[in-house]
Amino acid sequence: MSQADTAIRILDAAEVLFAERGFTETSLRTITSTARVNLAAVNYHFGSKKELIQAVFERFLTPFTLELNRKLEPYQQTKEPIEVDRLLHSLYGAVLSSMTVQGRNPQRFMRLLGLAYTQHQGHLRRFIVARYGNSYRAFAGLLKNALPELDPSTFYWRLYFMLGATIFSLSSFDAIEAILREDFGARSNLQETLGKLVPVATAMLMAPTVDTDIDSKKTK
Amino acid sequence: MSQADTAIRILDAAEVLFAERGFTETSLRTITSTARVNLAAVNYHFGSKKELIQAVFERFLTPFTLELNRKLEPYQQTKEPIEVDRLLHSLYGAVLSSMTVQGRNPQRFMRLLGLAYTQHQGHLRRFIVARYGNSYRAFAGLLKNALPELDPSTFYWRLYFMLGATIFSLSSFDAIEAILREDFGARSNLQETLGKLVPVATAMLMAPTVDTDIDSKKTK
DNA sequence: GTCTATAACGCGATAGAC
DNA sequence: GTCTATCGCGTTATAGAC
Repeated sequence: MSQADTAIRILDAAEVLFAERGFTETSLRTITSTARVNLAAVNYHFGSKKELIQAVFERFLTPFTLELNRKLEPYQQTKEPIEVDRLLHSLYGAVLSSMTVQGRNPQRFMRLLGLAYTQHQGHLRRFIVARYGNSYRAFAGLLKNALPELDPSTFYWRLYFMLGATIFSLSSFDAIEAILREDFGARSNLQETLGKLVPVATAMLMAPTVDTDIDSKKTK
Repeated sequence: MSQADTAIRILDAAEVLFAERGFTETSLRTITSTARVNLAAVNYHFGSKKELIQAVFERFLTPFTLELNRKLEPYQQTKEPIEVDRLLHSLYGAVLSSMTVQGRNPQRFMRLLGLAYTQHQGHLRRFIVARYGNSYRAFAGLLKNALPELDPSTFYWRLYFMLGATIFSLSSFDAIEAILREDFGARSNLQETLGKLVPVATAMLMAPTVDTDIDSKKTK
């Protein structure tokens, strides 16, 4: 093994193991032995486990955000609203192209994003908001302009519903794909599944705004 | 403290702490000291931490499943499809009514469900599938009948998109509600938000089936 | 049924030799 | 920059007194 790829070997191993098991469930001992580097190397190269977690996220969020900004840039110029499905197309396209360029695994990207939401890691949330919050707000702003008839509260709930549908289902992509393959022999790939998501996410954002009353008393 | 409510005090504390931090991040020491019982009580009453986790899920999944079955029972008789929004109404209604009957917190229910998906706990997944898989399949079957024009692969992906939108966004209900309240002074409660979800989830399930091609090369 | 005490182990982090 | 050895602590689980 050459000298200075130690940090990269650690990042590669940590990315896979974190995505599989979560942060707390993955010990530095497992990471360093998988990466076949010394136990002390994580603390030497990254300082602490927390900083290693942030470095893993930085390595895929930075190219993703750059690619998303690049795709949204032409839309920022104009004042008139962009179609919802074009914005979603840009968002999902940025996931695919930022990952495939580097030969990385986009499913793992989605799993890690899901973990960032779910796991109780305050430092990670703060890190992501501080570093990538502007890009998120830019996308949300464009989407809001595309849906001027929604009141703010309804818009933001629907934005979270959309992000939930995306991150949550695709973070289990491999598991769901395996079930569908077994039961129907239907193979899916992520690109095709993201293609299925565009009309679905568009429909949910643009659904009619007739709030239903969920009464726990009524049976039907 | 009386004698035999020890197990209940442990369940109450564990439910809150698991929902807040996750399973691995919550130690038996934290649980037992919060419940003000002895450290050894968990192992005495439940056998192990894993069995305590399962007991927490059993306590809210069993009433929920019974209530859902009760709501779906009239639909099982007939052969003709039920409307999608009525099925979703039953599903969300079962969450609310099974929780409010016992004065429990439905947000916590959603958070725990999210954790069950996300966290790496094989025993819990097996426990839930073995215990509640039949109810899940009954609901999925009715929904599939309601959407006869969808091919199986598209149907199941959309089912997961819908579950993702529901579980993922509502498991962060308190956090999202706080953001919306701060930014727009818009108060939400869970019942109202589930009401917003019915038309959205209906629209996503019934969206037109024009798969979009996400080409990583194209910019727009 | 409940307690104390402790076994047995895995964890993150670091000091210090090389 | 990499190694070994180890510190100090927190973890689950259990044995045995009450």
